[in-house]
Amino acid sequence: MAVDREQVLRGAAALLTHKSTATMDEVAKAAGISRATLHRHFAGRDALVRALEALGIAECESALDTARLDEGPARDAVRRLVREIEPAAGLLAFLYTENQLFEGEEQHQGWTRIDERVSGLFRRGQLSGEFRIDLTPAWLSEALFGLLASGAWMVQCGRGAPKDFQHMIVELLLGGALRPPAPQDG
Amino acid sequence: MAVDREQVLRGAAALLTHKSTATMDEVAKAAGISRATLHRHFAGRDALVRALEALGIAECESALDTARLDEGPARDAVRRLVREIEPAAGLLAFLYTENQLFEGEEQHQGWTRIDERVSGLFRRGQLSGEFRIDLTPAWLSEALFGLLASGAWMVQCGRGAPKDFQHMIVELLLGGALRPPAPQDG
DNA sequence: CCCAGGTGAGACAGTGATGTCTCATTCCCG
DNA sequence: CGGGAATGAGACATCACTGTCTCACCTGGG
Repeated sequence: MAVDREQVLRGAAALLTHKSTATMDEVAKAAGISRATLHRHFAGRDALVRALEALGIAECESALDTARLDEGPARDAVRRLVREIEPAAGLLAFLYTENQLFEGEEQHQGWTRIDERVSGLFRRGQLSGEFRIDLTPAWLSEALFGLLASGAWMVQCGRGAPKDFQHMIVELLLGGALRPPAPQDG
Repeated sequence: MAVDREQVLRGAAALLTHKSTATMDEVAKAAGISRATLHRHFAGRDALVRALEALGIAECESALDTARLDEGPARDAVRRLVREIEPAAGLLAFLYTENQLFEGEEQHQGWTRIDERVSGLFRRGQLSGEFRIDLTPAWLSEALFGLLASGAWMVQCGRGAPKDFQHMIVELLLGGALRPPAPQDG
């Protein structure tokens, strides 16, 4: 009975997301298989992390596709994007920190593609006059992923409710903490 | 000549900030001392990380004091806080991820204190009507640290200029990405 | 029934980091 | 100048994780 590679990756992601130093043994246990079988499917820890990276990229790009970033107001596209990407937020949070390990090597091309698409969305919003122009698209993109990670950790630690996830992130990213000034006539 | 413990911690922080898996040997080299001396001052890697945590907490609380969170408009207090905390952002970014390792144990009391003070600032802003009330103080606090970490990494990777650090973080946190509606009379 | 493929359990050596130790050297202070 | 403290260099055992291997099992298909 062939192990479901996808399911193993899910289990590994779930564990590594909240314990990034888990050993291959722990990963195997979390995935419900033996360490030997884990090694049969992934040459080593590095290969496993790479596979998780590929999975994260795939889920990201899938979310980007589903969110239809080119349609409608940019702010609505951001809302759709956060909603679609939420299920992958935990995995992204793990990869977000793990990427620090890849310092020596070049970044995976997938991340560049994703970053370009997200930055492009923010740039579109700036050109349409929706978004302010003193914050660079690169920073807005980085901030989006940072907030996603923060939100994922917060939910994982039980300090926040999953149902608030999208609202917290989108509202802070788009509107900020300041209360919008009431329409005034004086 | 007694090693300057503070200086060693600075060196360790600088290295671990952008390579969280650095070995004791690398840390020692980065701090300009031998591994033996490093072990004489910090019983082990764990003790070193704990000391870095204490340093980070101390710098945070120092920044909180200097920023005088209780004075003036809350938005200005946030601006002062980010400005004061910027030098420690790299260290905080490291601790922000490293904290995942302390999952089993209780969180350091210092973080709780810091979180309460920052949350208190946001709560004050909500009560004064400056900040919107649909984002919890806990989330705003979490988001602040998340954005600090994102900003620190971005600067470290050369994808952003240090001079933009404060502006990027404060403006996004307070104002969000949306362009504020122009004062309109119709 | 029998066999082949996939799996679990465990043994095994290799590796890298750790923590401790010793010894020579250096530097400050008296 | 002399002594003591601190440091650097390196040896050493230990430990945890890794990667590979073997063997038994068990499960489904011919």
